[in-house]
Amino acid sequence: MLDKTYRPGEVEARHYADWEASGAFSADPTSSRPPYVIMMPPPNVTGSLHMGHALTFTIQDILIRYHRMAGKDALWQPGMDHAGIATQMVVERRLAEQNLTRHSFGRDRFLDKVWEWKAESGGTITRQLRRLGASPDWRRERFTMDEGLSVAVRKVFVELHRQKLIYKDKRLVNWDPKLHTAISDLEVQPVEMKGHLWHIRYPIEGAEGRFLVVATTRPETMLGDSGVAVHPDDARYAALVGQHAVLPLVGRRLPIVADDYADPEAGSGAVKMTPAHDFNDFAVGQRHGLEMINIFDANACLTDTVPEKYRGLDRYAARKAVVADLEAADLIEKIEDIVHTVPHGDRSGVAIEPWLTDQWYVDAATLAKPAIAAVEDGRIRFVPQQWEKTYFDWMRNIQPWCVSRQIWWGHQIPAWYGPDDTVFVEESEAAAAEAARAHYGKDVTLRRDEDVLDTWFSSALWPFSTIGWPEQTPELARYYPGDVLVTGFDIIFFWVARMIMMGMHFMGDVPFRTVYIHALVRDQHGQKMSKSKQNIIDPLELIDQYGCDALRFTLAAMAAPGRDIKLAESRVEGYRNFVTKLWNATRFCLMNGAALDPAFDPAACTQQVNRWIVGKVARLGRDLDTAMAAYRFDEAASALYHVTWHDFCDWYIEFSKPIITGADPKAAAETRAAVAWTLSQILHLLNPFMPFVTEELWAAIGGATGGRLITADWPVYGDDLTDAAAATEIDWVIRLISDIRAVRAEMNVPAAGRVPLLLKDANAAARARLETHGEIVTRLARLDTIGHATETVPAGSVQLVLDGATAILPLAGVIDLAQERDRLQREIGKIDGEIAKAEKKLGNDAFLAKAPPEVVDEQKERLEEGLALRGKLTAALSRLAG
RNA sequence: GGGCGCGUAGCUCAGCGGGAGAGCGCCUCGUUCACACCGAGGAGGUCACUGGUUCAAUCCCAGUCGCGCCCA
Repeated sequence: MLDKTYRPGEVEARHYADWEASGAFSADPTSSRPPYVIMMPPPNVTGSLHMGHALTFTIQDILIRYHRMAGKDALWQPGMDHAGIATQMVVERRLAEQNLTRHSFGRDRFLDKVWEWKAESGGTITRQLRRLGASPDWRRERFTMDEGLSVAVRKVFVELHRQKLIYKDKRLVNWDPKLHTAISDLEVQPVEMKGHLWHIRYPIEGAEGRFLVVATTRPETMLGDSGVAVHPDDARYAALVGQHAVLPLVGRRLPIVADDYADPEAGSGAVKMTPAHDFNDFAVGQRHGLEMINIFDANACLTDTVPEKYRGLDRYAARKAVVADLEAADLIEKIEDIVHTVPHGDRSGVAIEPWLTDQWYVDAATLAKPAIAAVEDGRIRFVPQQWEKTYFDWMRNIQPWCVSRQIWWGHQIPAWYGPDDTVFVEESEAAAAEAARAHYGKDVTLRRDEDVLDTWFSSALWPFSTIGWPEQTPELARYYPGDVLVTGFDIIFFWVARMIMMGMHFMGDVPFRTVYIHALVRDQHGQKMSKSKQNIIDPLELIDQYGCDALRFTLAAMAAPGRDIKLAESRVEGYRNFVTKLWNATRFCLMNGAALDPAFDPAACTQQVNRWIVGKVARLGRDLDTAMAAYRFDEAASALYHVTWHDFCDWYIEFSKPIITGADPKAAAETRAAVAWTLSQILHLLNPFMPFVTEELWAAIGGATGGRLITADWPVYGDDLTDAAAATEIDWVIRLISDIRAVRAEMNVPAAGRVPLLLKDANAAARARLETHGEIVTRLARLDTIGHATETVPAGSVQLVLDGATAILPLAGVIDLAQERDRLQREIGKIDGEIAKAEKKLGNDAFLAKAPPEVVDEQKERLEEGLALRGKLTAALSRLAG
């Protein structure tokens, strides 16, 4: 027999191991079932499970479990990406503890160290995913640095290079002076900081005592200035355009150019130009042919391009020195305190330096065109749709994608240089040597490009590289394109856009048909979870405390589209209670011999309560299918919760009790089987959301004669399971019981006290219903006897008006007559309001003329019902008086 | 500055043209043999504001006021 409460820990470990070992998670390329594919956006090899992961993987797992049961050959492709910078930092940090650096090992030995680290400590998250109940096909787990995926990366690089879609260029990049690598725009975080705006006087050449005032937040960059810009329409400076300013401290002549970029409203309207260290200035510099003076080295220290006294200073020391010298020369007009945003590297935490370097670029604008078209014409659908705007905005303004990184861990760029720096881009060193021989007419020594590729370059290939590409494997033919990519909106640029670009280009087809964008998980006050705010909720702690199923169900229930999730622990606790409720309902079944009967036919039930609950289950199944098709996990969860707790536990189990212990053995047997059947269906429908407890209980009730729930076929319910008459009848019974309970409570009838019930003016249907369900009503409304009132109603009775009858509770001596009069008058008042509303509508000619007939009919019905009810209530009131 | 979204019961949120809903919290009662991680009952809302469209607006449109996020 089951314990009184569910203890998840042991059960979760046992079932998970069992599922995985049994091959239940595995896709089968030889299957005749249609495929259903989710490519798991691979988490970082350095990562550990946080709440965002818990949400995204719970959703993916619900989808994959649902479709797996619904007859699909489901592939959920797991894996991890190698997270170039993050991983290299982790390993370097470990080496630093022993006072070692990667340079003390050299590239090859350092990479060995990274692989060692990966084997020991990498991939924590895949173990944690198992705790979450995730059911991907682990046997197909891939890693972006795998040999196969590396082949794909090299092939893609070489092909794109041949197509001139990858090229080397000297442009400004976001340089991280701490990590010594270029990083992507998306890895740059703007940080709001206090700073100053220095207004500096630049003397005008040949005009003694005249100055142009320029304002800057970074005075040290003046050492790299090569021009001054003013707006072409700015009358103040029109005469100066074409002349020169003289750069203080340096003496360089700076052409004064007219460019729209200069904002006449900002500061003095004149702007200093440092084309090699500012993205906007770079663009102006290109337009006007200004000199690009690179004043910083890789550490953001000043180089030999500046006057000797400043050489070697870092940015901040240089700033102090420059400002001091300018002040000494009386060239500072003023200094303003300001708050501004300064770009920082999200890994290193230091201010990034725009820096002019040679890097490899992907022509993203060209690749984006088919990727944009695929969303425009609906081959890829965003859910919720509004996110396609974000996608379009970014894709239509996409910049060249810098894919080279100056680190060691990653896919080394397959480019080799000859003695004269001619580049040979080939898939292997041998091929490069061959190409070089053809070029030079002799063997030469080649030098490989030292840089590696951006991690996103390899993860962009994930939807096809993981299933074999460039090999033409059966998996590639079968599982591409996938069905849905599930991710957060913050990842649209990283994952979605890049996967679509690469998929369109190399596979000629979309990588997935739907992009489901879910919300961010925040804390209960709506704050983003962060270490510094100390408001992180650890999903593993919640799992330990409340069980995995409770956490999963909470996340699903709160995953409403287009709104962030504010997660309060009390919600998880509430769904833990739900799990316990389900557990106890199963205990009830087991204690009452409610066993699954293979011969049970839900469509053939004779008992109305059984026909009613069967109809509820069928409805639930259909609602669930609808919700899943629309990615409405919240609606699915709420339907499951309501039917399980309220329809099944609160009403149906209570209904079943008198029948099971009653005098009619046939009815008892049918009801036992119906209870067991209903429970089994609920377990089944709940399974994608709460896989563990449902699997456990399924086994306890002997579901599918010992087979696992995870591999059971998803139920499909025929229309013959819905019985409208049974639904009407049981709803009437429920209303009767609820009304009696309400007046009992209101009249303070002791809970244990039993009262008689009399029906007055009952029609045939009401009589029959009470006949059929007398025992149920007696038990649930705590009645004593049920009878029929003839003409007279006992004095001091409570009267409940139902359709088809008035129920009388003779409570003389118990009730307060005045209170009861009040109650009836309140009822009448309420119904009067409804009558008035309907009358008003029906008295409006425009309504009658323009509203749809069914709406008019509805109002007429409502009016009639209201009037009838009012009549009965006033009759009851007068009886009370008499 | 551009874009997206949100303001509905104390809290967290569904609903989005025709009778205001859920969960949690709160109040009252309850040791009936599945369950106190429970049961029964109940209170609580000019659906941010102002206009407009409509026979009908929490729902559509415009504006205002708050709040959040993304991009520059």
